[in-house]
Amino acid sequence: LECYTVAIGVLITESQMRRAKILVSEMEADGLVPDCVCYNTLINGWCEMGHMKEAVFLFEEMKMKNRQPTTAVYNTLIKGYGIIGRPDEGTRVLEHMTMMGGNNNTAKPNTRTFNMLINSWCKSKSIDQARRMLGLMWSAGVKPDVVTYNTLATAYADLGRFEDIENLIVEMKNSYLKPNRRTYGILIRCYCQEGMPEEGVELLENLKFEGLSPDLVALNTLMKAYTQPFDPVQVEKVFELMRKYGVKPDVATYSTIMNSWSSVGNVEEARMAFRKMEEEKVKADVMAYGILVKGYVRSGRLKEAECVLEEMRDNGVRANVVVYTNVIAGWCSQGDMKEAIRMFKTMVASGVQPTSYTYHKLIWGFSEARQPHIAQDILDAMNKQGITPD
RNA sequence: CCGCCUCGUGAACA
Repeated sequence: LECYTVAIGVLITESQMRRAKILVSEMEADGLVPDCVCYNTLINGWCEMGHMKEAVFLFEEMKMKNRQPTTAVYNTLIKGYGIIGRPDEGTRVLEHMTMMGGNNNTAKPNTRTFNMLINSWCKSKSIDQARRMLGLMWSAGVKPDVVTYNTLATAYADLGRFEDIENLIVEMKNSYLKPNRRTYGILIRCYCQEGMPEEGVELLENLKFEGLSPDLVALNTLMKAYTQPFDPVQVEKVFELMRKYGVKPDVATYSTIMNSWSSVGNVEEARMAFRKMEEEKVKADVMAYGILVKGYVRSGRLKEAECVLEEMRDNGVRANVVVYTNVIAGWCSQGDMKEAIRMFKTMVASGVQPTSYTYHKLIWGFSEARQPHIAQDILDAMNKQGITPD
């Protein structure tokens, strides 16, 4: 019977899209014809879930109803292809857009079009392709903007190539584009990842010469760098910087600190940071609670982890997959599969869809608990739902 | 005039 419970997941978010569909038919029954913006909203929904067949279906339907797709609609499709890791398909969409130029040209590629394509290539780790798009952009007479460069900078940051980012910033200025706080935030992150947060501090200090003020995100980035491992002196320095620059620590700031404690199994410290956050009237969100849960789980205090879940409920914060899965994984590693399944049921009952990671934890738990048959049943249930077990 | 589409910080040792 556990297996039946396991089988309930998947349809949740899709059912929301179905509701949207129903809404549209109600709308049509009222004699209203969905326009491009309306269609694009729906298409975007499917795209963000990575369901391109549905997205394309709607796209075709839209054309069938004599709605000329706008640039935004094509942009959405390109984004969708990026999400499923198919920038090549996105590029084909772009070609299609330029192909049918002409007069009644409702779908001329714009800056966003290229930005999204560049982002897609970057996400599939092809910076060279992304840069090629930048070139194509110029020759298509579409001007890159700050977002374009920030997107590229992010890709370099992921590779730890801070020098390339610095060059990019020069390139921007040569094109009369002003780097913004995000641009520098990206660079700071890169410095931190490469083990040179002091560079980040210095950069922050120099922002004023660019007419920019240091912002919370950048400071949180620094905070993260100084909490792995936890460096009390530097952490205090970041707090000082925050005061100096007049920005208040937010939930991400405290989460960062809590996480460094939770990760090493020191829940007490994490809890203290949490309390401090509450004292500062900063409201906890899912992630903050999730970190706390992780802390309890990691020190084997599952009961208390579940108390946090109740705490969340009382404060109107809904737990998500990550939070639930952490608790489930906790019970699994204690070999208490009854509790694990109970948690799983609770999760599904509250409308939270398991991920494949959730299933893997369960499968692992059941096989460790010498109940491989149940593990097998879960695998079967997964296959039935078209979830890929890897 | 408005509604849809792109960029940086915190949670699953992916």
